[in-house]
Amino acid sequence: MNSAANLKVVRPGYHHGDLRQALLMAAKALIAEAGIENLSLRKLADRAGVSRTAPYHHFTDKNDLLCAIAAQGFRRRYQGAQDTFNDPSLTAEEKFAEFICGYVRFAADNPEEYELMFGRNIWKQKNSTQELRDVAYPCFQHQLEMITSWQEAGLISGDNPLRTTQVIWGTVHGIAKLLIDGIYTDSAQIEEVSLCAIKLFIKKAS
Amino acid sequence: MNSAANLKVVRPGYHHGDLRQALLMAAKALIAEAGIENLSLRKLADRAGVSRTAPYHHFTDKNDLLCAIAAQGFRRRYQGAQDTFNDPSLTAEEKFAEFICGYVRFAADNPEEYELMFGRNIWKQKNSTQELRDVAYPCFQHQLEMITSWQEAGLISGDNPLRTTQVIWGTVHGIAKLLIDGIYTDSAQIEEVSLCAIKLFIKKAS
DNA sequence: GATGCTATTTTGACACTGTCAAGATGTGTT
DNA sequence: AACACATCTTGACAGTGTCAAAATAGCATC
Repeated sequence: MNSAANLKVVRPGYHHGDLRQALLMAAKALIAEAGIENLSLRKLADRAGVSRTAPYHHFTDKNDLLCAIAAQGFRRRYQGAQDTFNDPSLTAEEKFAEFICGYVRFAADNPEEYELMFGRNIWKQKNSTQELRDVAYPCFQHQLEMITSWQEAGLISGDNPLRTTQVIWGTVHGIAKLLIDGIYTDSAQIEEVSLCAIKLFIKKAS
Repeated sequence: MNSAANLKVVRPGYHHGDLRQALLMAAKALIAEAGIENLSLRKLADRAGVSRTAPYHHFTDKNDLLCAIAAQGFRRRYQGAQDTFNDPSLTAEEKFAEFICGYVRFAADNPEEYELMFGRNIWKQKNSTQELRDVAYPCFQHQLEMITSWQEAGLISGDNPLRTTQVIWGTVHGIAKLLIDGIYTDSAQIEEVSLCAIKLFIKKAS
């Protein structure tokens, strides 16, 4: 038995090589070019140089494909958040500020990916894949842990860690959404809005 | 010349009566039944008892129709917010609390309508109708005025009224979005989350 | 009242979408 | 070499938004 036989990844040498990965790459490119709503499986297959229905052997559904892309986004975001939280050269306040600003910046820099990660199409009803949930929930959990630690350290206001996390997450998510959905027209102010949010949540020393 | 000739409304006695209104009603019914993403103009026309392309003489576009529904939502929300703000029997703190809770409740009670009002499909690029902008912008402006007044009265923290408004709006929008998009699974906690947000924003007297 | 103008509605058509069923083709194993 | 299986293709279907042209109904004017 081959060494990589029990893994589903890295299986080159087939008809196309590794079509699953190629499809994901092409999909991200197409989305970056024309937005999610303009992504069709047929255009995607065309871009990848295969037939219309070829993707269906690697993704059960269009939704399945979108979930896979969203999962990549969660992994990236989780990595970034964890890196700053574990950076020993930063104070707790700096970490909190970077969490807020970094969150909003992530959404602003990858609007289509963020839209996918938190779009209603994926989460409403039972559309989310097991893979997506497996990577998204730890991401949510990590946010709770970080905010809990900052609250216990007396850095930010409030008493109930879960509720506070839900509010702060709501804040950054809402700011991000208003921006990338085109309701805040002015993206130049977005850093200032993040800074204002930080000031509002940090417990005043005076 | 007829008395109502210079108005575009209330023109009964035509083929259908007032199809524009009937289409709006039917659209809201269909959306309530199966969600926005399951609304098609053909099903809508069928529900209204007309041909597939009949709606195109009352709405230039599917987007135009959705904007009209969204505009109705903004009018309702604006009315509600204004009523509580002008209620003389409430204290400033009660008004602020009701603004937060009322906002989230509005979204929770009318998820599909809220999704439409703030969906990216409408606001991204130049898709928003003039009518929609004419009713939505005063709504945003009103929020700024209310929050400015509460901030000047020393009720809530922060110094820059515009930034504070953007943060607080982001917070309620984010909480609403996380709920109605199915990411917060537990809708029973939503009132508690709103209350936590209120506590975080209100300036502590101690 | 007949005629013509215009608002309204319909039928037909087109390009596009997601997805299924069957067949064809390549790849690895026995 | 033969088989099993993964992979890919072709064909098809129902559905979508929207345009063009034809049909119909209401109103105003002569």
